[in-house]
Amino acid sequence: MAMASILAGLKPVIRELAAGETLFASGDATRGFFLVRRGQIRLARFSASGRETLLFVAGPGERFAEASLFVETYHCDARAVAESSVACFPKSAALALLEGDAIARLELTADLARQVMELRSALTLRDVRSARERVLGYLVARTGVDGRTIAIGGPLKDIAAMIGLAPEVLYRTLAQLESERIIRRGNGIIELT
Amino acid sequence: MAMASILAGLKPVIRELAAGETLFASGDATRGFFLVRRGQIRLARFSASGRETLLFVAGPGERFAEASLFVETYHCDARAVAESSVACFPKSAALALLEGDAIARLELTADLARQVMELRSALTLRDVRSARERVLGYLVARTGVDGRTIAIGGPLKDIAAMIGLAPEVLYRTLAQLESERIIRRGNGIIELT
DNA sequence: GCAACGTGTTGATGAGGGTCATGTTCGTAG
DNA sequence: CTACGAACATGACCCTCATCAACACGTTGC
Repeated sequence: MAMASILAGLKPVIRELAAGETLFASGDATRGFFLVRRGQIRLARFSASGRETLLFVAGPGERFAEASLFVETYHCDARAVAESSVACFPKSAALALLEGDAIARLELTADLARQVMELRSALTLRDVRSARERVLGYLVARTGVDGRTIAIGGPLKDIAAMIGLAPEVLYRTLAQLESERIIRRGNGIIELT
Repeated sequence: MAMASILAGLKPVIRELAAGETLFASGDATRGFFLVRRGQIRLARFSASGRETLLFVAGPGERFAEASLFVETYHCDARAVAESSVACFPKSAALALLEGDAIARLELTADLARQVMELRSALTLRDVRSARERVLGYLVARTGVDGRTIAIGGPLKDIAAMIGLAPEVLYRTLAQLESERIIRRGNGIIELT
Protein backbone atom coordinates (compact mmCIF):
# COMPACT_ATOMS: atom_id res chain seq x y z
CA MET A 1 0.00 0.00 0.00
CA ALA A 2 1.16 3.49 -0.83
CA MET A 3 0.92 4.66 2.74
CA ALA A 4 3.35 2.06 4.04
CA SER A 5 6.39 4.29 3.98
CA ILE A 6 4.52 7.13 5.59
CA LEU A 7 3.15 4.97 8.31
CA ALA A 8 6.62 3.56 8.89
CA GLY A 9 7.73 6.94 10.17
CA LEU A 10 5.10 6.94 12.89
CA LYS A 11 4.75 4.90 16.03
CA PRO A 12 1.22 3.53 16.05
CA VAL A 13 -0.48 2.60 19.27
CA ILE A 14 -2.14 -0.79 18.98
CA ARG A 15 -5.58 -0.90 20.47
CA GLU A 16 -7.64 -4.06 20.98
CA LEU A 17 -11.41 -3.72 20.94
CA ALA A 18 -14.13 -6.10 22.04
CA ALA A 19 -17.23 -6.50 19.87
CA GLY A 20 -19.44 -3.48 20.40
CA GLU A 21 -16.74 -1.40 22.06
CA THR A 22 -16.48 2.28 21.13
CA LEU A 23 -13.21 3.62 19.70
CA PHE A 24 -14.30 7.23 19.63
CA ALA A 25 -17.53 9.15 19.76
CA SER A 26 -18.80 12.22 17.99
CA GLY A 27 -17.47 15.33 19.71
CA ASP A 28 -14.37 13.67 21.14
CA ALA A 29 -11.12 15.52 20.57
CA THR A 30 -9.35 14.00 17.57
CA ARG A 31 -6.44 11.76 18.49
CA GLY A 32 -5.38 10.79 14.99
CA PHE A 33 -6.33 8.37 12.25
CA PHE A 34 -6.57 4.60 12.35
CA LEU A 35 -5.76 1.44 10.44
CA VAL A 36 -7.78 -1.72 10.89
CA ARG A 37 -5.57 -4.73 11.59
CA ARG A 38 -8.30 -7.21 12.37
CA GLY A 39 -12.06 -7.16 12.64
CA GLN A 40 -14.38 -4.37 11.48
CA ILE A 41 -14.97 -0.83 12.62
CA ARG A 42 -18.27 0.80 11.94
CA LEU A 43 -18.40 4.57 11.46
CA ALA A 44 -21.82 6.10 11.99
CA ARG A 45 -23.45 9.39 12.75
CA PHE A 46 -26.48 9.95 14.92
CA SER A 47 -28.84 12.75 14.14
CA ALA A 48 -30.61 14.86 16.73
CA SER A 49 -33.69 12.69 16.27
CA GLY A 50 -31.71 9.56 17.08
CA ARG A 51 -31.64 8.26 13.53
CA GLU A 52 -28.42 6.57 12.57
CA THR A 53 -26.52 7.20 9.33
CA LEU A 54 -23.93 4.60 8.48
CA LEU A 55 -20.88 6.26 6.95
CA PHE A 56 -18.33 3.54 6.48
CA VAL A 57 -17.42 0.07 7.60
CA ALA A 58 -13.67 -0.31 7.63
CA GLY A 59 -12.21 -3.79 7.25
CA PRO A 60 -8.66 -5.12 7.63
CA GLY A 61 -6.08 -2.98 5.83
CA GLU A 62 -8.38 0.01 5.55
CA ARG A 63 -7.69 3.37 7.13
CA PHE A 64 -10.31 5.69 8.46
CA ALA A 65 -10.65 9.12 10.05
CA GLU A 66 -7.74 10.55 8.02
CA ALA A 67 -9.67 13.79 7.77
CA SER A 68 -9.60 14.05 11.54
CA LEU A 69 -6.04 15.35 11.15
CA PHE A 70 -7.54 18.62 10.03
CA VAL A 71 -10.41 19.08 12.46
CA GLU A 72 -10.59 19.40 16.24
CA THR A 73 -13.30 16.86 17.04
CA TYR A 74 -14.59 13.66 15.48
CA HIS A 75 -17.83 14.00 13.58
CA CYS A 76 -19.02 10.42 13.87
CA ASP A 77 -18.94 7.45 16.19
CA ALA A 78 -16.56 4.52 15.67
CA ARG A 79 -17.60 1.21 17.12
CA ALA A 80 -16.17 -2.27 16.66
CA VAL A 81 -18.61 -4.59 14.90
CA ALA A 82 -16.65 -7.65 15.97
CA GLU A 83 -13.62 -8.18 18.18
CA SER A 84 -11.01 -6.01 16.46
CA SER A 85 -7.50 -4.66 16.52
CA VAL A 86 -6.63 -1.21 15.23
CA ALA A 87 -3.43 0.81 14.93
CA CYS A 88 -3.79 4.41 16.06
CA PHE A 89 -1.52 6.97 14.37
CA PRO A 90 -1.33 10.01 16.60
CA LYS A 91 -2.39 13.32 15.07
CA SER A 92 0.55 15.40 16.24
CA ALA A 93 3.15 13.01 14.89
CA ALA A 94 1.32 12.64 11.57
CA LEU A 95 1.01 16.41 11.14
CA ALA A 96 4.63 16.95 12.13
CA LEU A 97 5.70 14.39 9.55
CA LEU A 98 3.48 16.12 7.03
CA GLU A 99 5.21 19.39 7.82
CA GLY A 100 8.76 18.15 7.75
CA ASP A 101 9.05 15.37 5.22
CA ALA A 102 8.48 16.41 1.61
CA ILE A 103 8.24 12.80 0.44
CA ALA A 104 5.68 11.82 3.06
CA ARG A 105 3.72 14.94 2.26
CA LEU A 106 3.47 14.23 -1.44
CA GLU A 107 2.71 10.61 -0.71
CA LEU A 108 -0.17 11.41 1.60
CA THR A 109 -1.60 13.97 -0.78
CA ALA A 110 -1.23 11.67 -3.76
CA ASP A 111 -2.84 8.85 -1.81
CA LEU A 112 -5.79 11.02 -0.90
CA ALA A 113 -6.13 12.13 -4.51
CA ARG A 114 -6.13 8.51 -5.60
CA GLN A 115 -8.80 7.70 -3.04
CA VAL A 116 -10.92 10.53 -4.38
CA MET A 117 -10.63 9.09 -7.88
CA GLU A 118 -11.50 5.60 -6.73
CA LEU A 119 -14.44 6.75 -4.68
CA ARG A 120 -15.78 8.77 -7.57
CA SER A 121 -15.55 5.75 -9.81
CA ALA A 122 -17.33 3.61 -7.24
CA LEU A 123 -20.02 6.22 -6.78
CA THR A 124 -20.61 6.59 -10.49
CA LEU A 125 -20.85 2.85 -10.88
CA ARG A 126 -23.82 2.94 -8.53
CA ASP A 127 -25.68 5.12 -10.99
CA VAL A 128 -25.88 2.16 -13.33
CA ARG A 129 -29.27 0.62 -12.59
CA SER A 130 -28.90 -2.68 -14.36
CA ALA A 131 -27.06 -5.36 -12.42
CA ARG A 132 -25.65 -6.70 -15.66
CA GLU A 133 -24.22 -3.36 -16.76
CA ARG A 134 -22.95 -2.56 -13.29
CA VAL A 135 -21.06 -5.82 -13.08
CA LEU A 136 -19.62 -5.28 -16.54
CA GLY A 137 -18.64 -1.75 -15.58
CA TYR A 138 -16.88 -3.03 -12.50
CA LEU A 139 -15.06 -5.70 -14.47
CA VAL A 140 -13.96 -3.28 -17.19
CA ALA A 141 -12.71 -0.81 -14.59
CA ARG A 142 -10.67 -3.52 -12.93
CA THR A 143 -9.01 -5.05 -15.95
CA GLY A 144 -5.26 -5.19 -15.80
CA VAL A 145 -2.83 -3.89 -18.40
CA ASP A 146 -4.03 -6.41 -20.99
CA GLY A 147 -7.55 -5.03 -20.68
CA ARG A 148 -9.06 -8.48 -20.45
CA THR A 149 -8.35 -10.29 -17.21
CA ILE A 150 -9.51 -9.43 -13.71
CA ALA A 151 -7.94 -11.01 -10.65
CA ILE A 152 -10.45 -11.81 -7.96
CA GLY A 153 -9.00 -11.23 -4.52
CA GLY A 154 -11.33 -12.38 -1.79
CA PRO A 155 -14.85 -13.73 -1.93
CA LEU A 156 -17.40 -12.69 -4.52
CA LYS A 157 -19.79 -11.56 -1.82
CA ASP A 158 -17.32 -8.80 -0.90
CA ILE A 159 -17.38 -7.63 -4.50
CA ALA A 160 -21.16 -7.74 -4.39
CA ALA A 161 -21.16 -5.48 -1.33
CA MET A 162 -18.65 -3.16 -2.96
CA ILE A 163 -20.77 -2.60 -6.05
CA GLY A 164 -24.02 -2.53 -4.12
CA LEU A 165 -25.63 -5.78 -5.20
CA ALA A 166 -27.01 -8.69 -3.24
CA PRO A 167 -24.58 -11.63 -3.48
CA GLU A 168 -27.20 -13.81 -5.19
CA VAL A 169 -27.65 -11.23 -7.91
CA LEU A 170 -23.92 -11.13 -8.57
CA TYR A 171 -23.77 -14.94 -8.77
CA ARG A 172 -26.65 -15.00 -11.18
CA THR A 173 -25.29 -12.19 -13.32
CA LEU A 174 -21.85 -13.76 -13.61
CA ALA A 175 -23.42 -17.10 -14.49
CA GLN A 176 -25.48 -15.45 -17.21
CA LEU A 177 -22.52 -13.53 -18.62
CA GLU A 178 -20.56 -16.75 -18.69
CA SER A 179 -23.33 -18.62 -20.48
CA GLU A 180 -23.36 -15.86 -23.08
CA ARG A 181 -19.61 -16.26 -23.59
CA ILE A 182 -19.04 -12.65 -22.56
CA ILE A 183 -16.78 -13.67 -19.73
CA ARG A 184 -14.86 -16.78 -18.77
CA ARG A 185 -14.20 -17.78 -15.19
CA GLY A 186 -11.67 -19.97 -13.52
CA ASN A 187 -9.17 -20.06 -10.73
CA GLY A 188 -9.74 -16.65 -9.20
CA ILE A 189 -9.68 -15.04 -12.65
CA ILE A 190 -12.38 -13.50 -14.80
CA GLU A 191 -11.60 -12.89 -18.45
CA LEU A 192 -13.54 -10.64 -20.80
CA THR A 193 -13.97 -11.87 -24.34
CA MET B 1 -14.85 27.27 -1.05
CA ALA B 2 -11.78 26.04 0.80
CA MET B 3 -9.65 25.99 -2.30
CA ALA B 4 -10.18 29.62 -3.06
CA SER B 5 -6.99 30.85 -1.44
CA ILE B 6 -4.97 28.11 -3.06
CA LEU B 7 -6.39 28.78 -6.45
CA ALA B 8 -5.73 32.46 -5.95
CA GLY B 9 -2.01 31.72 -6.05
CA LEU B 10 -2.26 30.18 -9.49
CA LYS B 11 -2.96 31.67 -12.86
CA PRO B 12 -5.71 29.59 -14.43
CA VAL B 13 -6.11 29.43 -18.16
CA ILE B 14 -9.73 29.90 -19.15
CA ARG B 15 -10.88 27.52 -21.81
CA GLU B 16 -14.21 27.68 -23.64
CA LEU B 17 -15.69 24.45 -24.93
CA ALA B 18 -18.50 23.80 -27.37
CA ALA B 19 -20.99 21.04 -26.64
CA GLY B 20 -19.35 17.70 -27.36
CA GLU B 21 -15.84 19.12 -27.48
CA THR B 22 -13.06 17.10 -25.85
CA LEU B 23 -10.97 18.69 -23.09
CA PHE B 24 -8.53 15.82 -22.76
CA ALA B 25 -8.42 12.16 -23.72
CA SER B 26 -7.12 9.08 -22.00
CA GLY B 27 -3.39 8.81 -22.50
CA ASP B 28 -2.80 12.53 -22.94
CA ALA B 29 -0.01 14.00 -20.88
CA THR B 30 -1.49 15.63 -17.77
CA ARG B 31 -1.65 19.41 -17.94
CA GLY B 32 -3.22 20.04 -14.54
CA PHE B 33 -6.58 20.05 -12.88
CA PHE B 34 -9.72 21.93 -13.77
CA LEU B 35 -12.59 23.90 -12.33
CA VAL B 36 -15.94 24.09 -14.07
CA ARG B 37 -17.14 27.67 -14.47
CA ARG B 38 -20.13 27.02 -16.65
CA GLY B 39 -21.72 23.98 -18.27
CA GLN B 40 -20.93 20.36 -17.56
CA ILE B 41 -17.90 18.17 -18.15
CA ARG B 42 -18.34 14.45 -18.47
CA LEU B 43 -15.49 12.19 -17.38
CA ALA B 44 -15.61 8.70 -18.82
CA ARG B 45 -13.41 5.75 -19.55
CA PHE B 46 -13.57 3.50 -22.57
CA SER B 47 -12.63 -0.13 -22.28
CA ALA B 48 -10.82 -2.10 -24.95
CA SER B 49 -14.15 -3.51 -26.07
CA GLY B 50 -15.55 -0.03 -26.56
CA ARG B 51 -17.78 -0.11 -23.53
CA GLU B 52 -18.03 3.21 -21.73
CA THR B 53 -17.81 3.69 -17.98
CA LEU B 54 -19.04 7.03 -16.73
CA LEU B 55 -16.84 8.29 -13.91
CA PHE B 56 -18.08 11.71 -13.03
CA VAL B 57 -20.07 14.60 -14.34
CA ALA B 58 -18.65 17.85 -13.02
CA GLY B 59 -20.95 20.84 -12.80
CA PRO B 60 -20.30 24.53 -12.09
CA GLY B 61 -18.00 25.07 -9.10
CA GLU B 62 -16.71 21.52 -9.13
CA ARG B 63 -13.09 20.59 -9.69
CA PHE B 64 -11.92 17.47 -11.42
CA ALA B 65 -8.72 15.65 -12.34
CA GLU B 66 -6.94 16.79 -9.16
CA ALA B 67 -5.29 13.38 -9.03
CA SER B 68 -3.69 14.11 -12.39
CA LEU B 69 -1.15 16.19 -10.45
CA PHE B 70 0.43 12.94 -9.38
CA VAL B 71 0.35 10.88 -12.56
CA GLU B 72 1.86 11.38 -16.02
CA THR B 73 -1.17 10.75 -18.22
CA TYR B 74 -4.92 11.15 -17.89
CA HIS B 75 -6.81 7.94 -17.29
CA CYS B 76 -10.14 8.99 -18.67
CA ASP B 77 -11.71 11.20 -21.32
CA ALA B 78 -13.17 14.61 -20.51
CA ARG B 79 -15.86 15.91 -22.82
CA ALA B 80 -18.19 18.86 -22.52
CA VAL B 81 -21.83 17.80 -22.28
CA ALA B 82 -23.05 21.29 -23.08
CA GLU B 83 -21.33 24.49 -24.05
CA SER B 84 -18.95 25.04 -21.13
CA SER B 85 -16.22 27.15 -19.65
CA VAL B 86 -13.44 25.68 -17.50
CA ALA B 87 -10.45 27.08 -15.66
CA CYS B 88 -7.28 25.06 -16.13
CA PHE B 89 -4.74 25.14 -13.28
CA PRO B 90 -1.38 24.07 -14.66
CA LYS B 91 0.25 21.08 -13.03
CA SER B 92 3.72 22.54 -12.59
CA ALA B 93 2.49 25.68 -10.85
CA ALA B 94 0.18 23.70 -8.58
CA LEU B 95 2.94 21.28 -7.59
CA ALA B 96 5.41 24.12 -7.01
CA LEU B 97 2.91 25.85 -4.79
CA LEU B 98 2.39 22.56 -2.99
CA GLU B 99 6.14 22.36 -2.42
CA GLY B 100 6.72 25.88 -1.29
CA ASP B 101 3.68 27.15 0.53
CA ALA B 102 2.92 25.38 3.80
CA ILE B 103 -0.53 26.92 4.04
CA ALA B 104 -1.54 25.95 0.52
CA ARG B 105 -0.18 22.48 1.12
CA LEU B 106 -2.22 21.87 4.24
CA GLU B 107 -5.25 23.37 2.59
CA LEU B 108 -5.07 21.11 -0.45
CA THR B 109 -4.49 18.04 1.70
CA ALA B 110 -7.29 18.97 4.06
CA ASP B 111 -9.58 19.61 1.13
CA LEU B 112 -8.82 16.22 -0.36
CA ALA B 113 -9.41 14.59 3.02
CA ARG B 114 -12.74 16.34 3.25
CA GLN B 115 -13.65 15.14 -0.22
CA VAL B 116 -12.79 11.59 0.79
CA MET B 117 -15.11 11.89 3.77
CA GLU B 118 -17.92 13.30 1.68
CA LEU B 119 -17.56 10.71 -1.04
CA ARG B 120 -17.55 7.93 1.53
CA SER B 121 -20.73 9.30 3.02
CA ALA B 122 -22.33 9.53 -0.40
CA LEU B 123 -21.25 6.00 -1.24
CA THR B 124 -22.55 4.57 2.00
CA LEU B 125 -25.85 6.35 1.47
CA ARG B 126 -26.27 4.36 -1.73
CA ASP B 127 -26.19 1.15 0.29
CA VAL B 128 -29.53 2.13 1.77
CA ARG B 129 -32.05 0.32 -0.43
CA SER B 130 -35.22 2.06 0.66
CA ALA B 131 -35.88 5.39 -1.01
CA ARG B 132 -37.49 6.65 2.18
CA GLU B 133 -34.53 5.83 4.37
CA ARG B 134 -32.07 7.10 1.80
CA VAL B 135 -33.80 10.45 1.58
CA LEU B 136 -33.93 10.69 5.37
CA GLY B 137 -30.27 9.77 5.57
CA TYR B 138 -29.42 12.50 3.08
CA LEU B 139 -31.48 15.05 4.95
CA VAL B 140 -29.98 14.15 8.32
CA ALA B 141 -26.48 14.33 6.88
CA ARG B 142 -27.15 17.78 5.48
CA THR B 143 -28.72 19.39 8.51
CA GLY B 144 -27.05 22.59 9.61
CA VAL B 145 -25.82 23.43 13.06
CA ASP B 146 -29.32 23.33 14.53
CA GLY B 147 -29.68 19.74 13.35
CA ARG B 148 -33.10 20.39 11.88
CA THR B 149 -33.11 22.55 8.81
CA ILE B 150 -31.71 21.78 5.37
CA ALA B 151 -31.20 24.49 2.80
CA ILE B 152 -32.08 23.37 -0.72
CA GLY B 153 -29.75 24.87 -3.28
CA GLY B 154 -30.79 24.14 -6.81
CA PRO B 155 -33.57 21.94 -8.16
CA LEU B 156 -34.77 18.80 -6.41
CA LYS B 157 -33.96 16.72 -9.46
CA ASP B 158 -30.27 17.43 -8.88
CA ILE B 159 -30.60 16.09 -5.37
CA ALA B 160 -32.36 13.06 -6.79
CA ALA B 161 -29.44 12.42 -9.13
CA MET B 162 -26.97 12.94 -6.29
CA ILE B 163 -28.56 10.30 -4.09
CA GLY B 164 -29.28 7.95 -6.96
CA LEU B 165 -33.05 8.17 -7.20
CA ALA B 166 -35.38 8.97 -10.07
CA PRO B 167 -36.77 12.49 -9.58
CA GLU B 168 -40.34 11.20 -9.34
CA VAL B 169 -39.39 8.92 -6.48
CA LEU B 170 -37.85 11.81 -4.59
CA TYR B 171 -40.95 13.99 -5.12
CA ARG B 172 -43.19 11.21 -3.91
CA THR B 173 -41.03 10.39 -0.92
CA LEU B 174 -40.83 14.00 0.19
CA ALA B 175 -44.59 14.35 -0.20
CA GLN B 176 -45.15 11.26 1.91
CA LEU B 177 -42.72 12.40 4.62
CA GLU B 178 -44.49 15.74 4.69
CA SER B 179 -47.91 14.13 5.00
CA GLU B 180 -46.57 12.11 7.95
CA ARG B 181 -45.38 15.32 9.62
CA ILE B 182 -41.79 14.04 9.60
CA ILE B 183 -40.61 16.98 7.56
CA ARG B 184 -41.93 20.41 6.68
CA ARG B 185 -41.21 22.15 3.43
CA GLY B 186 -41.25 25.70 2.28
CA ASN B 187 -39.22 28.34 0.56
CA GLY B 188 -36.13 26.30 -0.31
CA ILE B 189 -36.00 24.86 3.19
CA ILE B 190 -36.73 21.42 4.56
CA GLU B 191 -37.16 21.07 8.30
CA LEU B 192 -37.04 17.81 10.25
CA THR B 193 -39.46 17.46 13.13
C1' DG C 1 -51.21 37.77 -24.73
C1' DC C 2 -49.56 33.20 -25.78
C1' DA C 3 -46.20 29.66 -26.73
C1' DA C 4 -42.37 27.08 -25.25
C1' DC C 5 -39.79 25.12 -21.74
C1' DG C 6 -38.32 23.13 -17.41
C1' DT C 7 -39.49 21.81 -12.82
C1' DG C 8 -42.58 19.87 -9.80
C1' DT C 9 -46.49 16.50 -8.94
C1' DT C 10 -49.27 12.50 -9.10
C1' DG C 11 -51.16 8.09 -11.22
C1' DA C 12 -50.58 3.49 -13.38
C1' DT C 13 -47.74 -0.10 -14.81
C1' DG C 14 -44.02 -3.43 -15.25
C1' DA C 15 -39.46 -5.11 -14.79
C1' DG C 16 -35.72 -5.95 -12.05
C1' DG C 17 -33.36 -6.90 -8.05
C1' DG C 18 -34.12 -8.14 -3.13
C1' DT C 19 -35.25 -11.76 -0.14
C1' DC C 20 -36.07 -16.34 1.38
C1' DA C 21 -35.41 -21.13 0.80
C1' DT C 22 -32.78 -25.05 -0.57
C1' DG C 23 -28.97 -27.36 -2.17
C1' DT C 24 -23.98 -27.98 -3.73
C1' DT C 25 -19.11 -27.39 -3.45
C1' DC C 26 -15.02 -26.53 -1.13
C1' DG C 27 -11.78 -25.90 2.50
C1' DT C 28 -10.54 -26.81 7.07
C1' DA C 29 -10.50 -28.50 11.86
C1' DG C 30 -10.77 -32.37 14.51
C1' DC D 1 -12.23 -39.57 7.08
C1' DT D 2 -15.71 -37.08 8.70
C1' DA D 3 -18.08 -33.01 10.16
C1' DC D 4 -18.90 -28.55 9.98
C1' DG D 5 -19.19 -23.97 8.19
C1' DA D 6 -18.69 -20.59 4.60
C1' DA D 7 -18.96 -19.46 -0.03
C1' DC D 8 -21.29 -20.47 -4.11
C1' DA D 9 -25.34 -21.43 -6.75
C1' DT D 10 -30.18 -21.47 -8.28
C1' DG D 11 -35.22 -21.39 -7.93
C1' DA D 12 -39.57 -18.84 -6.61
C1' DC D 13 -41.85 -15.00 -5.03
C1' DC D 14 -42.69 -10.24 -4.05
C1' DC D 15 -41.94 -5.55 -3.35
C1' DT D 16 -40.11 -1.42 -4.79
C1' DC D 17 -38.40 1.69 -7.68
C1' DA D 18 -37.90 3.12 -12.68
C1' DT D 19 -40.54 4.40 -16.33
C1' DC D 20 -44.14 6.41 -18.96
C1' DA D 21 -47.87 9.50 -19.06
C1' DA D 22 -50.64 13.46 -18.07
C1' DC D 23 -50.95 17.75 -15.89
C1' DA D 24 -50.11 22.09 -12.91
C1' DC D 25 -47.18 25.88 -12.27
C1' DG D 26 -43.72 29.47 -12.86
C1' DT D 27 -40.50 31.63 -16.00
C1' DT D 28 -38.84 33.34 -20.31
C1' DG D 29 -39.34 34.65 -24.97
C1' DC D 30 -41.60 36.89 -28.69
